[in-house]
Amino acid sequence: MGSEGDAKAAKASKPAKADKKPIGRVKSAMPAGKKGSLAGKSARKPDHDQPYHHGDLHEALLLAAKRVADREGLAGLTLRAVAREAGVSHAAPAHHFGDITGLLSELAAIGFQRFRAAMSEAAEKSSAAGTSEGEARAKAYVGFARDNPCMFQLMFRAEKLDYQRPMLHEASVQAFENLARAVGAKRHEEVSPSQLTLAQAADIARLWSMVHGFALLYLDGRLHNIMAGLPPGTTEETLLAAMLRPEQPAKA
Amino acid sequence: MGSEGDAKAAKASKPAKADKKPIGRVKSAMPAGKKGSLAGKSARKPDHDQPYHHGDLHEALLLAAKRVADREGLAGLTLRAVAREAGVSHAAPAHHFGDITGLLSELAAIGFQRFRAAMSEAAEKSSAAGTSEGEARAKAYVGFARDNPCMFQLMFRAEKLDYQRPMLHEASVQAFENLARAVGAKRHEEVSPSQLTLAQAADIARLWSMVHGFALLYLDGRLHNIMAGLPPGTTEETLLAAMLRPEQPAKA
DNA sequence: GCGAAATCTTGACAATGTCAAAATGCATAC
DNA sequence: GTATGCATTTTGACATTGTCAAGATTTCGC
Repeated sequence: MGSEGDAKAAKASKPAKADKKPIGRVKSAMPAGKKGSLAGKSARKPDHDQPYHHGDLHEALLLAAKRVADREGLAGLTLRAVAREAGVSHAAPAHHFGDITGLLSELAAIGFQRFRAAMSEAAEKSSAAGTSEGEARAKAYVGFARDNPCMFQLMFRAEKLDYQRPMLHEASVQAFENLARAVGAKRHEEVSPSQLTLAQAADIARLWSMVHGFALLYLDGRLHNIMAGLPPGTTEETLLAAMLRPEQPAKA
Repeated sequence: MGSEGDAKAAKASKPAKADKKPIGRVKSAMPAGKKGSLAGKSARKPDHDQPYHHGDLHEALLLAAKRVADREGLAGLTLRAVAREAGVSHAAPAHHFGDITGLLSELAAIGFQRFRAAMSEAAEKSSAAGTSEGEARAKAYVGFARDNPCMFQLMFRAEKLDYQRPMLHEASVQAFENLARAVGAKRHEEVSPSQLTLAQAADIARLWSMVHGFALLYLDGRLHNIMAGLPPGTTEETLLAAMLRPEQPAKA
C-alpha cells in the first residue's frame, strides 16, 4: 500500500534533531527551464529565470511538501518539515502560504485536480475495457485513495483545510460536478448540478457515499472486519465490484 | 448542529494563557456515591469512597475530556486542556492513560458503546414506527454522527487512536458484528461475521459504506454541493431516506 | 505502624505554528 | 550608474503541546 500504512508503527521516534538544515542551501534543484511540473500551478512570475532569490520557492515548497507527505505521512507534514526539505528557513513557507492551512489547502487543490483527471481518464478507457463508465469511475475513486492515501486523507478528512480559498473551492466543486455528470450519464439524463430532482440527488448521494465510505473504511483498516470473514484470497477489489452491482436478494 | 461546526471560525484565538488552573483544586465534583455515569466504565476500585487522592481521577478525566471536546472541538482536545478542565496538573492524565492516544482511545471506546446502543434502540423501536430495521439503523448511524460530531470523528477518523487497545478493539468489533447481524436479518439469513459469502459481504459493505460515507460527507459539509441543487427546504434526512431506497431508474 | 506502591506535582526538553524585526537581493526611477 | 523601494528570506522569540524524570504525597498490605 502507500507510504503511510505503518505510520503508527514508527510512533516512538527519536526526539534528537534540531532545526538542522541539510548542509547547504539547495539552490533551485531544477536548473532554469520550464518548471510547471505540479499540474499547471501558477508560477508567480512566469517567464523570468530565477526571478527572485530562490527561483520559485512557491512551487519548490509544494514539491517538498509532497515529498514529505509521501515519506512521513500526514502527521509529519509540518511547516517546518517542509522548510527543511526545501532547504530554507523555518519561517519561509509562511510567507508564501500565510499559514499551514494555506499550504495544505493548496496541496489539496492540486490533489483534487489529479483526482479528477484520474477519474476522467478511467471513464474514457471504460468503454474500451467493457465496464460501465460509472463503475470505472468508482474504481478509480477508490484506487486513487489506495495509491495516494496521504493525499486522499488530506483532501477529505482535513480539519486543517480552508475551503474558502478559491483554488481549493473551485477544485473540489469541479470534482463534484464531474461526479454529477457521470451519474447523469448513467441515468441517460442531462443533469445540471444546480438543479436536481430528488431521484437524481439520491443517485449521486448513493454512489458518492458508497465509494467515499468504502475508501475511508479501507484506508482506516476497518474493512478487515469484513475481509477476515471472506474466503481467503478475496481482495478488496472483488468486494468493491460486488458492492457496486445492484442489490441481490439472499440465496433463498 | 453540534458544538463544533464553527470551530474554524474561532481559529485566530488569543494566545495569552499559561497553564492556569481554575483557582482551587476541584476536589471530586461528585460527592461520594455511585459514579457509573459514563456508560458502565470500569471504576478501578469500585466501592471505596475516595479510594485515592482524587477519588476517581480516571473517570473524572474522561468526563472532563468529553466536556472539552464538546466545548472546543476535536482540535482543542489536548492532554493539558483535559488536565486543566479536571483541575489537576498537566502531567496527571499521562499517568492514567499513558499518552494522548490512550485517553482518546478510551474515550472512543465509550463512544462506540453509546453508538451501538443508539442503533440497537432505534432498531427495537423501528417495528413500532413502521420503518424497516435496516433503515432505522442507518438513520441512527447518521443521526449519531450529526448529534455527536466530535465523538464520531474521534471514533472513525482518528489518526491518534490505537485499535490494539483491548477496550477499543472490542468495542469496535462489537459495533461491526451488530451491523453484520442487522444485514443478515434484512436478508432473512443467519450471518456469522467470521464466515461470510460474497453476497453477504457485499451487502454489509454497501450499507456500511453508504451510511458511513454519507455521515462523513455531511460532517465535512460536502453535501452542500448536492443540497444546493435541490428544491429549497429539502433536508438531509429526506436525501438520506431517498438514498436508502433501492435504486430507481430515471424518469424516462 | 511502616514500608512499599500508587498517585499526583514540578520542572524540564524538543517540537510546532506564528509573529516581528532584521537582513538580503532584485527592479526600477532618477 | 546609483539609490530608493519592495519582495523575499532569515533570525529570534514566544506560547503551546506531548512526554519524560524526579520528587512529594497519600493509601494499601502486612
